[in-house]
Amino acid sequence: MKISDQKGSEKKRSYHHGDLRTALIESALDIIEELGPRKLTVREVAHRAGVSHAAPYRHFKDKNELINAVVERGFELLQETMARELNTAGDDALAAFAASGRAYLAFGLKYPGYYGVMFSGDLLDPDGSQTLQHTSHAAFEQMKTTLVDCQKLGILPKADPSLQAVWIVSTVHGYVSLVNENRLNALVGDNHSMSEVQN
Amino acid sequence: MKISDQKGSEKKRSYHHGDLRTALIESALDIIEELGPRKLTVREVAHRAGVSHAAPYRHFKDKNELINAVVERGFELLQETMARELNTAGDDALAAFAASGRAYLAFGLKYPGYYGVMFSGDLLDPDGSQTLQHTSHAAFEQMKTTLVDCQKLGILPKADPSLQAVWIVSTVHGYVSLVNENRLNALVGDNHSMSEVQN
DNA sequence: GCGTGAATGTTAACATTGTAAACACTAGCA
DNA sequence: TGCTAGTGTTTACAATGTTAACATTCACGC
Repeated sequence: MKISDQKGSEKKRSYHHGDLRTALIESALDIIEELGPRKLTVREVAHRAGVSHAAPYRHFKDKNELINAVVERGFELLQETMARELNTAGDDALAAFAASGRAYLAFGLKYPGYYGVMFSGDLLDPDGSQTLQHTSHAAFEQMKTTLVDCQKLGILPKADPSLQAVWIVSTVHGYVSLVNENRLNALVGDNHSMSEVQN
Repeated sequence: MKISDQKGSEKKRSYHHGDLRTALIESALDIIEELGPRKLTVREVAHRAGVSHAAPYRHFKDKNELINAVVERGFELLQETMARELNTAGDDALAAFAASGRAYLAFGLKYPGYYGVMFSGDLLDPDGSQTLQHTSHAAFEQMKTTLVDCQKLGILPKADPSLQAVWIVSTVHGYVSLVNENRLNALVGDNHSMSEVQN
């Protein structure tokens, strides 16, 4: 299943597309996963959306802005996934913590190209968009809440939640990055799982 | 000081350059740090090395191969730095462990663009070069040794050294990446230091 | 219904960049 | 000395980002 298969959007395309902006974003998603971020060209995105190669410039100032939108959409998807898992876990703090962690790992490992783009600052606006800031901040706060719950239950050592959260995020992000960039296979013999997110 | 200022190589340039290959690599380093990886064009590299824009193709099959060489050089530099710190630390296992960790952090944070390229698999050969495999594997083994020493002293919890090493590498790499890509400022208020590499 | 302007697409053009091909110079060896 | 491989240069071309000029359509007031 394509990552962009969210809503079956089939319209009779006339001269005007209808919702080209989101179509472009989803085409971009598909390209990144199918061919890798290097093949993400404005022209190919336009082609997949069935428009001429200059059409995207009506919706995005430049390629950067398009990528930005893609990244924003990515963080939304990631947060939705994690939130879904969190809800499923119910009240058990440990289960919730583990579930959201697993969801993060699963997302990062399932969509390596996409994940890479999301965390490749090189491609992004220097400051980063408002939406992005908001989304990541919300996710972070949510995590800290779960974290404090775990601390109270004695599951995690008591420490400054912010620091602890940074620590955990670093670990998980680093692991996903290294696996995705093929930097762990070089080190050990593929026999690391990290499935258990328990300190 | 430029990252490439290793040996003052001033030659009377005739038609032949003398050691264009390394000159190209070092030009590339400078560009990455000065202007970021996106500005790394073959033509600019050639220009800085004082040759025509097609000259690099006598030494590298394509841009990818050039970047590969740059990354290799990067891992060499990183390992040299860490080894130097390790030696300075002497026999104290904890000190050695902390010193090499600090060296890694320092390198990663001092040369963000460079570090990013080193870990951006997107740009690399699918399999990765032999030299690179060797260098990173050696660094990893060295780390495991230090790690086991620390375990014996009770400084680190006893666990499978490989897994523990992967864990630590993930954490440090993740932290450096997030800081370099400006993804932590969004989350907390710049008041995280992580200077103390003590579990 | 019917103009009319704003929004959205299209086509044509250009600069940058990666890369190959044909040519030129140089070193070093027979 | 003169050949040959190695190294650099010039020229050319295709892909890509981006802009400008033009075309089509939508929405809305009349």
